[in-house]
Amino acid sequence: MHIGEVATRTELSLRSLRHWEEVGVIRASGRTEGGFRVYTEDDVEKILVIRRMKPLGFSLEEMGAVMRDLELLADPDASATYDGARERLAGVLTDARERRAALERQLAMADEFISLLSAQ
Amino acid sequence: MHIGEVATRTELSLRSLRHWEEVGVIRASGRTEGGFRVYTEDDVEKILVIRRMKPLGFSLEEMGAVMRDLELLADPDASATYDGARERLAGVLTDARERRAALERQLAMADEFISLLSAQ
DNA sequence: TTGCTCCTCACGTCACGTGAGGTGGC
DNA sequence: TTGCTCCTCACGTCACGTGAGGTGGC
Repeated sequence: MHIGEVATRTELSLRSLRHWEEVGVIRASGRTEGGFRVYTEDDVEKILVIRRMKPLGFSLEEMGAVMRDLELLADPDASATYDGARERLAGVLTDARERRAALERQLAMADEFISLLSAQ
Repeated sequence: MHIGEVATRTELSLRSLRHWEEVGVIRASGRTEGGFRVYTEDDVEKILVIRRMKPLGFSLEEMGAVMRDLELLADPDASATYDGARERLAGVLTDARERRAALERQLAMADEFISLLSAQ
């Protein structure tokens, strides 16, 4: 499928999808003769993984590294780098849990603001 | 008190406090002869209001407008502008509730990422 | 007096938004 | 063939981070 459909399905802007490709987070797995990006269902799945990771505040570079490690684990002929990937992902998971706690604190602060504003 | 103590108490960077002043969100109510910013307890309270509002993703300009409206309502000799302030704040509250819902959806997405990563 | 805190530039960064000008796809 | 979608620059924006070079406060 083309980039417009991906944007609609993932609720991301065309610019974000292109920017993510520019900085190496995810790319369309193909191109048409005319240069149009062509995405597969698998590409969309990967984009949705990034989208879920985004609220945790990781940088695009960090998310790109995670995607590469996830692809390594999914790849049947990965060998030496395999263990490194597993370790790095374990670290990311720990980090993600801390960030999740921070996000929850932010939600609590937002609630404080809302009740403060409700009281005029 | 000086900016360093405010930064510690509010968990904000010196740069953020100065930047917020630059763009008109909140300023230190005084300065020493030598030019040091002097903050009161009331200043700190206002800064904490902004800090609670931040997770909702409002721009500094929007947060500045909210602060000015809140100050209007707190001011005993406000007159003509008073009603406008009340209406604007009601709009902000509606907006804030929508943003809170979006923030909660982000937390849910983060949870999906975490469980996805937990499963390797 | 020492050193720690604070000051103002001013450039850098991150993740895109937003045209401009042009062309591919059904 | 029309128009809608997509393409690549490339500059702009937002909210700060990060020195540089200098000075105030107890």
